[in-house]
Amino acid sequence: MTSGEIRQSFLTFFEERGHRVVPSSPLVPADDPTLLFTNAGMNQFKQLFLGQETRSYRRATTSQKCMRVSGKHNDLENVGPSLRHHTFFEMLGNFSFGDYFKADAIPFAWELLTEVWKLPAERLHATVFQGEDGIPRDDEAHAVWRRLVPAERIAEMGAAENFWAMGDTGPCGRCSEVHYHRGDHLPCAAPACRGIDCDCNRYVEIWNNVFMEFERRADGSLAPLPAPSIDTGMGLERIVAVLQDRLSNYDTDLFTPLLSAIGERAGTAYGPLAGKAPGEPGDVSLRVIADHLRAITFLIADGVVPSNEWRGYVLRKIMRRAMRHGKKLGLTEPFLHELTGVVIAEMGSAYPELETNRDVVASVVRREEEQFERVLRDGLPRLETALAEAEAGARTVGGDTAFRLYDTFGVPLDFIEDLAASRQLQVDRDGFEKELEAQRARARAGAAFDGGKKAALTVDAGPYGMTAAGEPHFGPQAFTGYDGTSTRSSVTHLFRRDGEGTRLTGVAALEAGEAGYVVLEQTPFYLEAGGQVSDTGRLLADGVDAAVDDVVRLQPNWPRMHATAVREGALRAGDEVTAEVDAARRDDIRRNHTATHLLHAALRAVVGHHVRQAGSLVAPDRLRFDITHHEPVAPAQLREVERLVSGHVFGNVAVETEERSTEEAIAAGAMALFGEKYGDRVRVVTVPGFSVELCGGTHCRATGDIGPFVITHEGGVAAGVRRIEAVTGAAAVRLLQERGDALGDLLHVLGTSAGQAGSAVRKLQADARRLAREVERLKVEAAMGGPADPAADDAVEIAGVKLVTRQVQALDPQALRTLADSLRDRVGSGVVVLAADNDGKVALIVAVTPDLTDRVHAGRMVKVLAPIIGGRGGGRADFAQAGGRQPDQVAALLAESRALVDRMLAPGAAANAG
RNA sequence: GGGCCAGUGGCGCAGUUGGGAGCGCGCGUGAAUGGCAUUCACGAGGUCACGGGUUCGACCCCCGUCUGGUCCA
Repeated sequence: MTSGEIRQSFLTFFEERGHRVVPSSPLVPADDPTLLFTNAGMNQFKQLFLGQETRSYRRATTSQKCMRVSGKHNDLENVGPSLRHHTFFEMLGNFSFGDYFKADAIPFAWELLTEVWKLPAERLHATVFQGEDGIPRDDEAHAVWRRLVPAERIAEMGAAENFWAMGDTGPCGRCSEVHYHRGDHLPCAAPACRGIDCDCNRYVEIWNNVFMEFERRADGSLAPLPAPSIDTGMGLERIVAVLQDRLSNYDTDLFTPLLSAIGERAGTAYGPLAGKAPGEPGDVSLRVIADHLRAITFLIADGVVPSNEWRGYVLRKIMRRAMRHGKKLGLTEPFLHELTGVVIAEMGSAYPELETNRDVVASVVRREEEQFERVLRDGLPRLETALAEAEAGARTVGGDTAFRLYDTFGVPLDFIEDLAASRQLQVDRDGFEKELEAQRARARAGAAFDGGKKAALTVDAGPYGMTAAGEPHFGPQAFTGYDGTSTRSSVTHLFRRDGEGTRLTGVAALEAGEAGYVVLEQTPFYLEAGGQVSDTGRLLADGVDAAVDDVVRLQPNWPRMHATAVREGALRAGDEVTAEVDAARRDDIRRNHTATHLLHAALRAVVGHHVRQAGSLVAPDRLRFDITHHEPVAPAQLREVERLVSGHVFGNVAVETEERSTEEAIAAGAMALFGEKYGDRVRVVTVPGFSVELCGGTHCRATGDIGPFVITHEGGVAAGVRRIEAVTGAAAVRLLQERGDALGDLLHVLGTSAGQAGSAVRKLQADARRLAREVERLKVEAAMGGPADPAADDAVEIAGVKLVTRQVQALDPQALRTLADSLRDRVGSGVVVLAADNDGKVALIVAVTPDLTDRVHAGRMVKVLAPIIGGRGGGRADFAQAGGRQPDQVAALLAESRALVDRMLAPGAAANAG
């Protein structure tokens, strides 16, 4: 069977048993900002397991894209040397959300393995939980297995292997693994191989079935879940290796086409493909490149772009690692971008997003390859310096030096080591690690400081009572804000907020002057989501007036709460109030939200189909939209986008909103956004003929409501991400008026028309520059040529040295320097002292021709002379300057300079003696 | 989010006790050579990223902002 057939047969098997085949979720987790990448099949169903969401199906099966590159599951370092580790891999899984349990899950697995895939039953072994930490042995699983395999092939293991938890709290349960016995002929390093729990190749774990049946509470105790669930995971790469009877995942048809393509490009061949044992020096590099190419292609297709932070940084790290290994194989030119096509050819039919993004992937990879070349080009000279230093000295590159090259200039460590080794030099790896650890500590300290602000929330439910999970008991809440901005509703909960907002206390009433949170049974208030900010407004009743400043959801499964300040009367739990959204503000938000959709569609039309939403803010006064794009959006493109959006505003077409199933909506071409989370029913917002998006926000009735649309800013946020800001409606009118007024003023002053304003200003600037130069030239000329005042303009000879002292008028330091140069050139050999009175400030310059600097030091002269005019100064031996604030002392200063030169030239006096 | 590095003519870059803005390429003009590759001479081109501060004086020191690079989370 091919890998494609194996993947498909798994999904079909479970589909025939009542499971919904759900598409893989993106590698970028939808609603979990703490999770770098999707790392298990269950990620997209987390809310279902927690009972916080329901869908139209209770059984599902997926082939899920996964990445394991950080945290608990970090396989990055193993990739290459290992024959079965990957950064990117596919996880096959079947799931039950409170539907079937162990008694069905285990036989399903058995049937698929032995009857569909025809694996020999006698080679399959099972593990079950043996009991530990007060959790009993999994008797039920054991009993189900006992009907399928003999007792000696059921191993009982501890919590490390057979107890699974999502986190410190929440759903968890015992699990059961299926292992495949490849054969005892395979080598094992352990003196006495213990079989299943040995890390050798004799046995391989192929399937893990998790039985979610408990909820771990904050105090550590376990409570049974009302509806036990199933979550299973089977690595596709591994099962393919077993079914194709290969020891190494890299010898299956998932990798061989890639490996041969890379080998061909590099002019070498992957060992096993050439009939050699896997162990050729280049084989590690070939495996790294093959693995990383898959990861790179899938990540970029899911919207990740290489950058200097978070997910983008992991991608960059993987890409650069692949490039380094390419260099080891002698690939000096960019090559990765050409090979992404091979991945797409192999996987595109199972993951259509690859085909859709074919061009983006290639161009993003190409760009990063070029960027890395630039980094190396800049970093290499520095590395060369460091190596030369080591050669001359200790023959070891210091850890701090190596770290600096790595940390600041991005030179990979193995690069440094390779080059050092080629010149018989060492690199202090311990020192490097120490620096790296210090850097990590700094980053953690920074992160902890920031995280500290989000202190844990403590809740006292007061009169409302607590659930078993330690939360107030909440009922369902309806959102009425799509249909209107005002709703009658009863108040279900009131909380007072204390301790910087970290403590909530349930109360029966909030009095005038008090602030807290209000929960309503029905509310028209929009809660910040999809970039659209929360509504504000008021809660009103007889004699009661309370302001709603914000709407928040404090915990994922809680209802929205209205942050309220009571102005008059008192809010009481159980009372009926009128919840009223600030409708004018909401209208502004609607304008900006619909405009955001038009902007998005227009950008794709004008800039290219690779642009994708990377963030969005919809506020009443402005909108902000981040897109994935690798260069500034040209001004002409921005104007084109404005015209395109405006055209659809003029068209004044009705905006359509309807609710559909997610699959149906995406199939119909709606733009689904990464970083957003969708249930199985979604709202689809359509501007006919132009834009279709999944969106829970509030929108205009028709595009004409938007009014004028003006882009106010375009700039960069991170590498590969551009930010566009715009305004609509009244804010746009205001902006245009302000701009118009400002321009009107300018044109009035310039006395010209808008079309000529630019050239008029440029002409003024050129004139000003020309005139300033002319004035300076004339001033210098005048000071040079004028006979001036013989008393102040005195060229004397002291001990055979010519000294020119001169007082000049109103020369800036620049002109003074030019004058000093000219006078010095004129005397040929001598000393020039100039003083200028500029508006009460004195500028002093001393210049000495080079032949005299060892006898007369200009810097020393200035140090002595400056105090006379109440200033300070300094400079070099041949040229020095000073400033002061006593113009009336200039004559005294010039007289003293003559005496000073006299003293300096006196026999026996050193130039420094002044 | 935290750290480090960088921003100087069109391009690539140098510029230390704070004291006169430079180099290479490119550009313009002229010359040498039969012509070309080229060589020589002269010249134009700068808000030293932006905003504050310290100082008689800031490309240089301090603070902030922006842009880019890089490492860590």
